[in-house]
Amino acid sequence: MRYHHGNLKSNLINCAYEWIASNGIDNISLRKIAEIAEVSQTAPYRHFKSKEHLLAEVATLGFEKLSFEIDKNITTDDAIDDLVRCSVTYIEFGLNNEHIIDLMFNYPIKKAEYPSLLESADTAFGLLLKRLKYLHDGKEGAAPLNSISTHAYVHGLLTILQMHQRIDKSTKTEFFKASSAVKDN
Amino acid sequence: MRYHHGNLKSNLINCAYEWIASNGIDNISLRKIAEIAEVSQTAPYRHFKSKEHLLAEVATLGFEKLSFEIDKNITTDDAIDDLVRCSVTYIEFGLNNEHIIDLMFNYPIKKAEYPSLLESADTAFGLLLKRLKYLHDGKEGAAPLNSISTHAYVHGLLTILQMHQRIDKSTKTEFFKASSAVKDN
DNA sequence: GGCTAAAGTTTACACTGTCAACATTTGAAG
DNA sequence: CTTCAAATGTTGACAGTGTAAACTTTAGCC
Repeated sequence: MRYHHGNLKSNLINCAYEWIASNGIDNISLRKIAEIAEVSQTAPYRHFKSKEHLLAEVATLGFEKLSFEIDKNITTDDAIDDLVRCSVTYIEFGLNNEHIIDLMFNYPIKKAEYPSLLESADTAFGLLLKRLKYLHDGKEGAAPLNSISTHAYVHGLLTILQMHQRIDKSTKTEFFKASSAVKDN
Repeated sequence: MRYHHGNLKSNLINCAYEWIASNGIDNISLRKIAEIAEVSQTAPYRHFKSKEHLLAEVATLGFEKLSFEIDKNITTDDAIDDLVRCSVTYIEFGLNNEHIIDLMFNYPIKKAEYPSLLESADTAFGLLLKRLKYLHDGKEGAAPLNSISTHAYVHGLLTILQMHQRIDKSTKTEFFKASSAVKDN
């Protein structure tokens, strides 16, 4: 056991991620995470200005993992199909990682204060919205508007399904049906 | 100063509502609310099983106020216009009551455990979705699906605008433009 | 080899949610 | 009207929390 840990920062982020993933966000504490990382209770303060700063990085990691998942579903052969598949991935990620999604969306982190968090979120959404540009025939100004609309639709759907705790298997099917509305647009 | 307060329960809910509205959710504590209500620190426990139970009731009050606002915008002469106006109201409420909306959506209350909270939320959304039934020509099965879609769209939009902290006046204009997509659907 | 900065520890403090034990008040039954 | 139990309030205590301050160890460089 060395005094200097070497990579305590990323270690703490990973420990916090795993802890939240299996225990939820409700009772998380810096001290517990420090204990899991086998380090003293205030050691995290050498790497994070506050608990929120750590959680912000955990949330960032969440968005990065989400991006990774979405990325796998971009095949670029059919823009609309891609969009639907990416959206399904988004929903699925939320339903398979409910506690991390809680942290990412249903937890009072002041997101605007963490540029890298915002950036990773934008990246994830950007992947989703990238597909949209194919749906526009030259009209430049319309794109960002519809981007927001699509993201709003997909994310709002996730939030609402989550709130009602409808995490069963019919969820995806339901979304597929609902997404036909996007297609028709 | 009477020993028995009379209506401490609703008093605590109101105090908590006001406190959150002006101070945010981050540092709320049962003790502070009790102090504002001029009552001992553990008095709330005679009326609420836990802090979360109190907050759930505050959130419920939030949804009730939201419903009240939306309700004013239902005129039933033009269903689509109503829908757009109600949606604007929804967005506006979120932007004018950011801290309460935080409690309602971005705070880890286990909503499924509070039936009256879920009910008040459903009522608010129901008002929004009620307009939709006029948009369907007889097809029964399609209605609930599109209801979720519309709510998803409107709520997701609010969440995203909130996350990016774009609380300026262009917000509403932007939404009006975006909502034309709903009309075109 | 010694110095400085980085990284970790120990101690301490104010604050939190909540429990248990006690006090007061109210309203209904006798 | 008296009494007594239930409802409602208070006091005191406890373990857990975020985090600041002071101290200790280590790594890397001159």
